[in-house]
Amino acid sequence: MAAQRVAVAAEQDGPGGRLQPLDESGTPLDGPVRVPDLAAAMAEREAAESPRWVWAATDEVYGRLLPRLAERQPAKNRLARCHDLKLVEPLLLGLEDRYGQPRSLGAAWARLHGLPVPADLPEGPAATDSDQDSLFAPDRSLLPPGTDPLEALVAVHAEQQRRIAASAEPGRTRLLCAAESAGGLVAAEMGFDGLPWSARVHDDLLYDLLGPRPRGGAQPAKLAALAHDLQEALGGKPLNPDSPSQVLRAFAEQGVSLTTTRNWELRNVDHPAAPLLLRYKELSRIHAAHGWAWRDTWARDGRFRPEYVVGGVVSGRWASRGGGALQIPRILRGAVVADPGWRLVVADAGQLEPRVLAAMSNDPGMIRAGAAGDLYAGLAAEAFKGDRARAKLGLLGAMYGQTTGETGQLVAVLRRRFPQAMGLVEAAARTGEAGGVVRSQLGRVCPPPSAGWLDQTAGAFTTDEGDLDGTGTAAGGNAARDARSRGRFTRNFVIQASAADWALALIAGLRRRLAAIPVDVPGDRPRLVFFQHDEVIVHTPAQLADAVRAAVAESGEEARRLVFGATPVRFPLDTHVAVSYLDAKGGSDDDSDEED
DNA sequence: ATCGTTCGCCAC
DNA sequence: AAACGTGGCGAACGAT
Repeated sequence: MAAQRVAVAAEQDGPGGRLQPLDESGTPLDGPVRVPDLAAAMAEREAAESPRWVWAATDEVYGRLLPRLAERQPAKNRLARCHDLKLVEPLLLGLEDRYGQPRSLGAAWARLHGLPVPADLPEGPAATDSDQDSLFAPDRSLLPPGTDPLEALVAVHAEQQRRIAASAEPGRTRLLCAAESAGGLVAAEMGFDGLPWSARVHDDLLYDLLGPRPRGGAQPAKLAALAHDLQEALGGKPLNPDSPSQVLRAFAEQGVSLTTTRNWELRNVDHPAAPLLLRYKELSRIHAAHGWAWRDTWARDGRFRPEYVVGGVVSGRWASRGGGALQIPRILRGAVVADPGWRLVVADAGQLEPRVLAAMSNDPGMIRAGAAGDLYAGLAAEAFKGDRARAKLGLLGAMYGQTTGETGQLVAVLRRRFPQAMGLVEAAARTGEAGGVVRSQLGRVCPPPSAGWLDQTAGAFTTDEGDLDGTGTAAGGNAARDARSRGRFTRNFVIQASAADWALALIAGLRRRLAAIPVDVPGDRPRLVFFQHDEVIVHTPAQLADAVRAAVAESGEEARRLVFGATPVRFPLDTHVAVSYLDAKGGSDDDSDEED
C-alpha cells in the first residue's frame, strides 16, 4: 500500500535512519522501517509514491539531505512535499491564542505530555561545520533524554493534524501549513543552489565606484579622496565622515545647522560639503555592505549563498541571516548573471499589496481601478483627477497608517471614495489599538500585545476618528501613542501578511511546476534561485525560458485562486527573460516608479 | 576588549 | 516634505 505520508528520523551518527509510513491523519500504517542509507531509501520512495515527508525541521534535515540526493539522482534530486513540524507549530499556536510559545519538537512533545516545556534554542548560523556524517546537526530537537525521536515525531504530527482539523477554518489552515512547509523546501534548495553571482561584473562595478581593491583593510582610493575633499570643504579639521556627531559639529562650524545627517536632510543643504558627504555615504555603504569582503564571505564560486529564514518576519515574509540577501542594492544587480547558455526569468507581482486589499475587501471601486492593469492609475482616474502619484501616495499611506500632512488628506479622500477597502484597514487598526490580534487571509496570526504594552495602555480609551491628528489626551498621551502605533502595525499586518500568503502559494506552485518541466540534460533543470517578498528569479537553461515563463503565470493564477478564492482581482506578474538581473529589471535609478 | 544600543541606509 | 509598515546590517558610541 502506498503511504500518504512518511515520517523520517535520521540516526545521530551515520547515514542510516528510520521511516514510518502514515495515513493522512498521521496514524502509523505498518511498523517503522530501519534503512542503512536514509537518502537512498528516501529517493526510492520519492520516485515510487512521492509521499509527504514528515520531519522535525526542514532546515536541519533537508539541507543535509540535498547533496546526498544529488549524488544519487542527479535528474530528480528533490523531494516534492513535506510537513515541517517546527514551521507548523507556531502557526497553530497563534491560532490557539498561544502565540510565541516554544516551537521545537521537544516543546510540542512536552505540551502533549504535560511535561516542562523547554525554551527554544537561539537560532544560530546553520551548523555547517563538522558532523558531516550525520544528517542531523547535533540534536536540536530538545526531546527529553531517552525519548525515541521517531515516536515523538509521529505523535506530534498526529496532534498537529488534529489541531489543523479542529481550527476554525481547516481548509485555510491546511493550506497555510502546507505552503509554509513548501517554503522550507524552497529556502533550503535556494541555499543549496545559490544565486548566480559574477565576480567579474562585481569587481568591475567596485573598481568604477571605489577604485582598485586596497590591500588589507585600507580605505579604497576614491573613498579616501572623497573623505579628504569633504574635510577640506568643512574647514580642514580632522573629521570622520562616518561619525554623525562629528559631521553635525563640522557643519555647525560652517554656519549650517542640521538636526540629523540623513540623506533627505543633506539633499536640501546649500553647502559644497553636502554633495560630497552624500557621495561618500553612498560609496562607503557599498564598500562596507557589499564590497570585496562581502564577496569573499558570501559569493564564492560564482554563487551567492545566503541563509533564508522562512517565516522570519511576523507577517510571514521571509528574513535572511547573513549577506543581506533581501537588500541587494539596485546598483549591484548587474552582478547577478546567468551561466553561459542559461537565462534568468525574473518575475515580480506589481502593486501586490493594494491588490490584496482590493481582493480582501471586495471594494467595488478598487476592483474597478485594478481591472485595467495599473491600479494606481485607475484609482487616480476615479478619485484624484488622474494624478497617479497622489493616488499611490494616498493608498500607501492608508495601508501604513499615515495620518498627517498632505498624505493624510489623500487618505481622507480615499476613505470617502473607497469605504469598503478603507473600512477593512481601519477595522484592523481599531482591533490592534484595543489590544486585539488580527489574521492574514490564510490565518497567520499577528503577535498579541506585550505585557508592557498592556500596562502602558491600561485604562486608556481607544482613539477615534476625531483624534487622528494624534493629540490624544493630556493624561493618556503615551498610552494613546502606543495604541496608535499598534494600530498601524495591525493595519499593515492584514495586508502584508496576506500578500505573504499569496507569495508563498506562488513559490510553492512554481516549485512544483518547475520540477515537471521536461529537461534535455538530466540535472540541467530550472531552479528557483531568489525570492524577495513579491519577486522571484528562476535560473534556467535558455531553451526552457518560455516554459518557465508559462509556469510563473500559471502559479500566480493558482495562488490567487487558492488564497483569495473567487475574487475578480488579478495579480499580474511582470516577467522578463534576461542574462542579467539588471537587464531584466531595468534602470538603476529613475524609472523605478512602476514596480510597487 | 567586549557587549548592547543608536544611528542611518538598504530592500520590499 | 519627511514620522509611515516589515526587516538586516555595519559603524559609532557608551557602558561594563
